[in-house]
Amino acid sequence: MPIPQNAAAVDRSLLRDDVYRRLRDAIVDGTFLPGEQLKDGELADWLGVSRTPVREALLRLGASGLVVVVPGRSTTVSTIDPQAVRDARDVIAAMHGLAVRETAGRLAADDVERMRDANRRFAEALAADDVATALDADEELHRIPVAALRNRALEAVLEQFEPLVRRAELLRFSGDGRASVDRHEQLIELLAAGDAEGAASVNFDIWHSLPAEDDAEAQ
Amino acid sequence: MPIPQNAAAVDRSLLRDDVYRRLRDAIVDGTFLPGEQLKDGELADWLGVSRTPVREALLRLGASGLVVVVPGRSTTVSTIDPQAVRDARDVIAAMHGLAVRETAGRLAADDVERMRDANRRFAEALAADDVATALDADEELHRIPVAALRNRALEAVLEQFEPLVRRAELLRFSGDGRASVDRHEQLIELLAAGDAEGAASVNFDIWHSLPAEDDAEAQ
DNA sequence: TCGCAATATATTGCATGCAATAACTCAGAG
DNA sequence: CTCTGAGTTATTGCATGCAATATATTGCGA
Repeated sequence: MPIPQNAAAVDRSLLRDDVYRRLRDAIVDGTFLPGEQLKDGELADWLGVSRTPVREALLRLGASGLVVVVPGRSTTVSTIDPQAVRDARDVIAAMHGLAVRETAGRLAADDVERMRDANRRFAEALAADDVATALDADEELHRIPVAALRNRALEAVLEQFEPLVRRAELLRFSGDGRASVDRHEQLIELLAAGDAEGAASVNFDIWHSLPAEDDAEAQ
Repeated sequence: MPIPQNAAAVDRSLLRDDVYRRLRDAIVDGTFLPGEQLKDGELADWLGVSRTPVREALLRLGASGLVVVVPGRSTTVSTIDPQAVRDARDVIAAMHGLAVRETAGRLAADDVERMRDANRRFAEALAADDVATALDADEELHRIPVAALRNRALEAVLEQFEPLVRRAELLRFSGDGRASVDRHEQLIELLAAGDAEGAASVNFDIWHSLPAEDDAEAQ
């Protein structure tokens, strides 16, 4: 048989992949704060593995822009650089644009129906002010043309850069949005009371405290 | 100073990067043939380094689709999968599309002039049937909007997937195109002589022998 | 002669040890 | 009191050794 596939084989679980996912999620959900230093030795101890798979995972995270590796010196969680986030978002948007253009008129009927369904749930969640559910439905909808296209390179790009954008969004809304809502109320009251300085201070907090770069020392 | 940059630091040369570039170039220019098995131990000996930087480079090449790593089993140069090449080309085209759209009307005057100049040289090379120079000019032209945009994520995507496409093009034309030209002449003569079988055989060679998947054993 | 199983072998994955280097500390001089 | 410099330390990069596992080989049995 002259057709030896580039098939991806049966993925036996690799430590480096597990470590990658755990570190990625920890950075995205804010367990590791922007600016925080990551020492491969400590991470290895924490995860119960050796430095080798940790280092391989950190290299991947470096390619995603989630960590900054300074060669012989340090490895830190990247600070939230608005420009870098915009750049990644532009690339992601281009990927979705490609998927939509290429699958237009070629989607299976039930794919279209699943998109309609997702959009229905999206609208309902928005009406109910359920942001989390709305975001889930939104993601589900946009993933359908991507999955239908079956372009591995495109999917690799999305997997590489989505975490960076997702982290910015999550930290922006402080995880569950509760703190954001509280701060919004604070801001509104201060505005109503005519406290310009206080309002400005809270406003500054809202836009700068979460993606902070210097309040990160722990662990 | 509360603005700790995610700056990339002064890059002291890392063995893993050197190894990555050498292996990438060797695969792209056909030194390592599609389907050929790469053993990290042998590569390490060959390059005079240890397995560690070699393995890190191979992981990057795996992300680019230039090598296929089967976990506990083998590491091989990927065969030239036309679909994978098309996928990568689509992603690359989308990146160039993004760069062009975003820089439209915002390019510096001398960038525009450099594009005009590159296009002039492109046309001249085409008129002179100088394919290599034409391809260089073409690449130079398209790189200008990309460089102007200064989007690190976009540049990372291009660096990741361009080698895969470039290899397919190079192997397709057998390096300098000389062999291709010879084979074309062969084909033409056979056609003129009415040798249908011979012509069909050469034609098959032209389209299948270079991106071959099974004539690859040598080290 | 063919098939199956057990063993040997080869290759990757992971662990660990050593080296290089940049930052921090602290002492001394001006 | 400040600045400079040497020594120490901490962290990453690379080398190497061990373990796990899939494949190849060989011998035995039907």
